[in-house]
Amino acid sequence: MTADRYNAREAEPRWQRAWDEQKIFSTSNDDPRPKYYVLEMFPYPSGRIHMGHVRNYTMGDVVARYKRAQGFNVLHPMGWDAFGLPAENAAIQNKTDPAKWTYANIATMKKQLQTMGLSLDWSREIATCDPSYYKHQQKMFLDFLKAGLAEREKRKINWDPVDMTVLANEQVIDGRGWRSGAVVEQREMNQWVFKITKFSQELLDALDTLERWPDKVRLMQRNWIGRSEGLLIRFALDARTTPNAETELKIFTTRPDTLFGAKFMAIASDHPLAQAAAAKNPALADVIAQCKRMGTAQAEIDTAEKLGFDTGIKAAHPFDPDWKLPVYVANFILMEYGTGAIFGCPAHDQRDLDFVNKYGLGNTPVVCPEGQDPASFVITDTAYDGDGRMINSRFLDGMSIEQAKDEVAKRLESETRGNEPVGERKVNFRLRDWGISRQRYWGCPIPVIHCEVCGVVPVPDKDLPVVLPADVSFDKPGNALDHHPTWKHVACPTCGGKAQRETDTMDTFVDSSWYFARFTDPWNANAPTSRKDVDSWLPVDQYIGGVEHAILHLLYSRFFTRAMKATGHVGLDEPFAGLFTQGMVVHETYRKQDGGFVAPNEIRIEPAGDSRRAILLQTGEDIEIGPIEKMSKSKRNTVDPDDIIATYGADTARWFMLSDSPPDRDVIWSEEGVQGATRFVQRIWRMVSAAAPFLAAPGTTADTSGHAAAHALRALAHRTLADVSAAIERLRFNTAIAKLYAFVGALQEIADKPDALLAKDPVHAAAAREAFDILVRMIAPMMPHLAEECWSALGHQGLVSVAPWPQIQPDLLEDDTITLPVQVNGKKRADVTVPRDAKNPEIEAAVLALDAVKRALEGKAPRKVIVVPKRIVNVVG
RNA sequence: GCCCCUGUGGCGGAACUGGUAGACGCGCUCGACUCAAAAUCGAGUUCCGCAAGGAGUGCUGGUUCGAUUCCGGCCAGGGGCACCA
Repeated sequence: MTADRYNAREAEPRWQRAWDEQKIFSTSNDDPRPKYYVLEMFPYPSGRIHMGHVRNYTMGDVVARYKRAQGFNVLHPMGWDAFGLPAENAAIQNKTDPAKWTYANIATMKKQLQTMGLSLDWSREIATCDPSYYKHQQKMFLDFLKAGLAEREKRKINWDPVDMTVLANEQVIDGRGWRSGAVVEQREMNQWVFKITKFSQELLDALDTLERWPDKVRLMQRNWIGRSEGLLIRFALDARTTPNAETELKIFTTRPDTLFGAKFMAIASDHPLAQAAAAKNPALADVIAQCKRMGTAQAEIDTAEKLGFDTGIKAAHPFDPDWKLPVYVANFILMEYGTGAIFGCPAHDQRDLDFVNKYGLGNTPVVCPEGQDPASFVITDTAYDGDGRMINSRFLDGMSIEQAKDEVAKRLESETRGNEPVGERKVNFRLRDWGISRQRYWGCPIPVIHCEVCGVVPVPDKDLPVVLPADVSFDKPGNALDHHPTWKHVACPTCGGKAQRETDTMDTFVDSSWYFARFTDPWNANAPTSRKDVDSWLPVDQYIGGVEHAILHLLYSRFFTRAMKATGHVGLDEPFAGLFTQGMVVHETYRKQDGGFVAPNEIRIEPAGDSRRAILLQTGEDIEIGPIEKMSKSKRNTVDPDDIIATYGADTARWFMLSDSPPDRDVIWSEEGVQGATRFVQRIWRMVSAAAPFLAAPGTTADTSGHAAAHALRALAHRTLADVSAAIERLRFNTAIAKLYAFVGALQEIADKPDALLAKDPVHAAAAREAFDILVRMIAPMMPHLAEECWSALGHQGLVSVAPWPQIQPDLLEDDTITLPVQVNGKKRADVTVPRDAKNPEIEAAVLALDAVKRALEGKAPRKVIVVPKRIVNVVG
């Protein structure tokens, strides 16, 4: 057993088999212990696992193993987010079947995950592309439809006019389709949406209750929901200028205070008024067409050059019927936000200012910063959006912004046109309903049928699931499901007449919005969830995944949980009680002279003076070491987890992933770092092997009160145990590891000469036994295979993976005396050691007696002495 | 463009709620062991200075007895932006 070197390649599969045979990681739904649900965001089966997965699943596994040792009934499942675009792209490129491609990837990746030694309950494995999963998703879609939480609506999409297909934003490159190169246009299509906006206020308010979520994620969601209070104002239109019978233009504004700074009105290119005007004005129709030749991505819309066209329509200022404002069509106004129309106040809004500066409409400042002379306050290139007093605003002059907002609202609320008030206070949300229709094959079919007579008819429950046809071809552009010769042609379930299936499938975000609930009873064939199980397991206690999901996935899941509650599938609102967002795995990039990237395993790194240089193994040519970037295939800076595990073992990979970098920040993968981790694996094995024969028998305890060395060892072991436990609780794995390194360093002396120190000293041998047991128990969540090997070498029966976490002895954590740093005027000058329970006057006296303090005070009397209990003393001279 | 985050030695980083800046690791230097190398073990390693001492957490200003931590302004890097997952 005591080999010189620990052989991970031999030991890891052996322990994995032992865990498997004893089924220690399958979780029962009928276990009386308190529950703990830890979940990592499930992977998309892209083909092979990457280092990001290794990092994510290692973190989750540490938590799972730690909580299990704490006595919790831990649920730690794994599944596959298996629908999506890449499978279809692969199908088109390689003429493979998306299902075959996906399931082959799942098989490969599952095997890879299993070599990592993760404590997963594989009996609960699910794949979202499996009809036994999406059947229930279809059922819930129908429930949502009945509950008014799903509707049909016109939505804008990116359209490739050559490939005749809808494009994802990522498939639009510089405004052109990625395959055809054709200029992409916006199109409107009937789409299914989920009514997430019904929960806008609730989703916003509940963010305050998510205490174990990162603040930044909560803030991002708050901004995304985008609640704003403002005023809806009906501007009267000059009838002589309007293209149709419309008499007014409704706008929403959060700045009614700036109404007297208005210079123009602007409407979205797809606003009904713009459409009507364009019918009579070819030049305007051209501009609108141009607006449509822009993708639907927000960043693209915002950064595009401001473009406007004067429709000739005039709107009257609500406080002055003779003040006419020109109505423009503008490309930066979105139909989806507010009413699709604004009034422009250039002096206090940058976009409006850019617009007037281009079209020569001028600006009038109406808010003057405090301390600025209104007469000399002019705006040229930079809008002023700060606080101040109202100017140039008739009856508002002299008011604060808040007073002016209120005054405008009051006046316009009480003024009526027709029978309605001109102004109305309104809360507006930026959040839009969630469009879930995708014109793609590889997704969950939307279970409705379109009948010429009956309209939209839900598929009856008994006909679920609506299964994707297997025999599809991707020869033609467009939706393969739509092209299938027979699949969509069905009889109407209501009238029996000729009808067609919906050929849109659901957004894959739907699949991932409830999988955490399905894991609680994946065996239920009749319903999405079993209420007893889902209500006892949820919420997920600790959810771990990439910050790139901070908004969409997490917000959709929060909505979906509420929708499931409304339709009786769960009994709670918030699915994730604790959230942790981990950083990426990044690596240096390497480039040849010709600019091509080369992979890390194709080069050799040598020291060169103060720095390093890289050499291409094959040709010996010099390689430029480039910036550190996210691992990606295109930059070729990936490291394959398989290679690392085969060379160093899973424990080394896991340890390296947890050490050094804080888990919420990026970790730089480096060869040196891996070497360091593997050295540590061997060091622990060496030390345990050397010490084991000299330790007291397992379970031995001894009174160390008269034995300084043994007492110090026990104190350190329990101090480390307390620190490591606290660090794991807070997911600060890097600091847990730093404490473990320090502890191992302190055990080195015993490992060097165990016979001399322990053989004739039973008290020390008992303390050392305890210390080594605690060490191995502590490293087990991070390096489970090595820990099993050591646990066994230390003479324990049974697996460390099911051994309880050691009890911390609080009396060992504190000394009788404490040493405080002493500052004079904020600079450290000395230390002072006092009894732990010393009172402040005693400490003060001891400090002022110190030579170093007297010297620093230069004989003067101190003005003040600040004693911070158990922390520091500062003498102010 | 909008929203969010980050910035500390040669490098990754530590410092719980404002209380000794640089724990721990990597790298490097020196030493021990070795015929030698590797491995291993030990010592050192923020900068300036022989030293006493001084400076120092992106830059800049402020609050405080005391600021990496709080506030204002600036600079740099990164993430998200609704059909990638």
